[in-house]
Amino acid sequence: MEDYIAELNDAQRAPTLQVDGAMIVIAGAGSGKTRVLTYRIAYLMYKGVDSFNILALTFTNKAAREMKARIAKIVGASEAKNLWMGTFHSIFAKLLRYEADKLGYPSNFTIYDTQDSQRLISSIIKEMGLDKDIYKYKQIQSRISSYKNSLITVKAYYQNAELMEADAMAKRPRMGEIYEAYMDRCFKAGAMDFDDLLLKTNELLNRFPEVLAKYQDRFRYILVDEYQDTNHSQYLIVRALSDKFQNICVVGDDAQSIYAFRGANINNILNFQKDYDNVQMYRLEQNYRSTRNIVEAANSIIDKNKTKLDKVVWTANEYGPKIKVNRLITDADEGRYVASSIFENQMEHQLDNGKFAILYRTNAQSRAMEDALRKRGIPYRIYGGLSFYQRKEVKDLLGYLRLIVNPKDEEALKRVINYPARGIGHATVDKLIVAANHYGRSIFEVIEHLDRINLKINSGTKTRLENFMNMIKSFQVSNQTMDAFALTEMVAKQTGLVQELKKDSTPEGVARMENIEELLNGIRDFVEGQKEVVDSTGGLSEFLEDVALATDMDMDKGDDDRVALMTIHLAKGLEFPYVYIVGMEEDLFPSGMSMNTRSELEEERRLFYVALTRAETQAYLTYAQSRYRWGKLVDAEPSRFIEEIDDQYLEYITPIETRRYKPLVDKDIFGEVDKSKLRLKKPISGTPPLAHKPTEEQLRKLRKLRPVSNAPSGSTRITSTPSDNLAAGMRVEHMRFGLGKIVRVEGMGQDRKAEINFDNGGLKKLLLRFAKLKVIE
DNA sequence: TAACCGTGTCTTTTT
DNA sequence: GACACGGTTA
Repeated sequence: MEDYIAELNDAQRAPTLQVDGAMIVIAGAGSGKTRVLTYRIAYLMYKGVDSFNILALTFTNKAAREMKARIAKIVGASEAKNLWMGTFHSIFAKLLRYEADKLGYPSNFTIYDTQDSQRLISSIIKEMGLDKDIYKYKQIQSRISSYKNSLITVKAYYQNAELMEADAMAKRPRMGEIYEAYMDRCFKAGAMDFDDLLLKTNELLNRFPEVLAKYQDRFRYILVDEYQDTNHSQYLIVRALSDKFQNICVVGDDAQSIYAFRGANINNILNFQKDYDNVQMYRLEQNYRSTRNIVEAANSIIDKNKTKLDKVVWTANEYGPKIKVNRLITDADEGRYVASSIFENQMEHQLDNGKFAILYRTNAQSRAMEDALRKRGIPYRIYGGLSFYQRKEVKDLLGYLRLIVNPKDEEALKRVINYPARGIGHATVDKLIVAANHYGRSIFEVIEHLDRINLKINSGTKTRLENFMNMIKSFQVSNQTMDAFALTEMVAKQTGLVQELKKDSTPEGVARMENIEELLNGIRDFVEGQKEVVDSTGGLSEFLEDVALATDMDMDKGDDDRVALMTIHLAKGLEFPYVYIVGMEEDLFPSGMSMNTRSELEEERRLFYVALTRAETQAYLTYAQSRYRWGKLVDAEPSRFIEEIDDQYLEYITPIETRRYKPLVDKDIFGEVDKSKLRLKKPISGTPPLAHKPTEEQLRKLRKLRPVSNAPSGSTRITSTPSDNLAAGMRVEHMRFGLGKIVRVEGMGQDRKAEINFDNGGLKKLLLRFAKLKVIE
């Protein structure tokens, strides 16, 4: 243990070694906060704290797994296994399974994802006969979600005149009824949505003092990572659980708070000191991750925000290269530029694909990047977006599994009852829903008692319903004896789902079938993996919970080497040597939907701060003059965030001539330029915004920095042409890799490469237009 | 009841 | 450009 502690700097050591009491660690980007958390947990155990008494709440399950693995290395695997570590949602889902009966829920409750919630809400709106253009299901869902995150139950809603008035003003006076019906239907279906996992935990702890006492005693030491992203509901859970022993350590960075849109309350971190007695505050301010250039550039951005805690992030690292800024014509060009830049960096610095990340504001931007990388033959992995488990065919199969585990699951039933088509149409399902609502039962229960209820369903349909029910019941019987993998395989075949998919021989159809196979593989891996976990049955219900709460970062079979593509939100907590932040345009980043208030804009700015601080050595910012959005080509302006970075940290790649000749304004249909658009935006720091139009002086400065080349946009700088005299067998010297022998030379012109066997570095392939080689006799 | 087509909305980010 | 939804037809 001492060895590990010796690795820490003074600022990191202090919070690591404080065992008892309340403490907050304000940790700047890249300051080693994960290390502090990890070592602190290990240290607690080293000091005799029972691992069963430690609760650690992280942001992703992956973060928890990694932290657990690191702790296992220090204290041993068997001890580390006892730690309660995971996301809020997964930890409290687990806890709720033990205690569900107290709340009237079955312990095998289903977890509804956002799509399930939205479909249910949509169906409720229809059943109530409301105008779907006023009662938009997505808006209603997000409204309900935010109520829940603020702990506003249906009852509390009806007592809150302000809220009701706000909904009435929005022409949605029946909001409360929808909320009520939604809660009711979820309850009848034995289902909780994501927000319920937190809301119901609060309910449990509030209503049952003995349960609260039990878990307070159990979780004597609580650690919370990314505390700035907790919402009110999470805050209350943490406060309740830590109230007795007050051994609580929260770690966070207000500058990286980027989840206000889902209810995160930055005041949780700003006010922490008021919530507990004798709070120790620690600051981690030294950044070990990034070059000085990046750290200072990031500081210059976050300085523009008004609400923040006092903190100065600094680094002892070297300055490193400047942040490169490039303007491209279209989003496709942007993709091509990024792909070729990655390729060139790989050749020049001999880097794996895994050293690169492309970050964007919206998932839709991934497409242009994908296309370009594919054409370049660069392997990549997209994180997030339409995640694997949300694909239709995957959800269909999962729907059957959910129904087997919990036949009351309404959304699962509606999804699979007529897929593959078995002659049970909308009309029939609607009748079943009406009956279910009338009797206060689930749809499945209605089907079970069809003969006792007088529904206008013809006998043929009745038989089909019974067949369906019996099929599900027989699966339930099999579930008692078979493992999750064998069962799922059987379900896929016997329901006709596989046959249905195999009918479709289009590329998309084949891909769907492959997804089913991948799901099966996933289940097999899960079953295998669970065999060694102590309190696990390896059963279907456990697998379903894993799936429901898997974060996008968890889909990580990623020991293979690929360029990472993801949204900035997903990139939080990660780091890459080379980071490309693409789509640096007004309306996109900052998002057009978040420019209305200061606080929204500040959140966007923090998001940019997060993006930039992911980079270790080199960051790129790119933007396009026009891009496809909603299938249409629209004009774009460079993001204000580019201007906000102090110029000294930037290097503009775009040839200046192009910038001068081609103003960023479009002519109208008569060829007239809109004069008002020509006005430059008022610069914030007093430096004219270069991205728009450089002054003569800046032009001179820039020319001195980097000779203006006539290179077409889309390629990086041109370096000296490679010597053609190189041939296999020659001994050469490389600046960084030292002496070596050329094995072979291949390719022509720009792509000419040499494979060189270096005396101490092994075999490397170098692109000759970059590799500065000196021939040795 | 199933299959088809046209229409409108949507994309900001996620557990 | 993707998807959900409503309306129409066989």
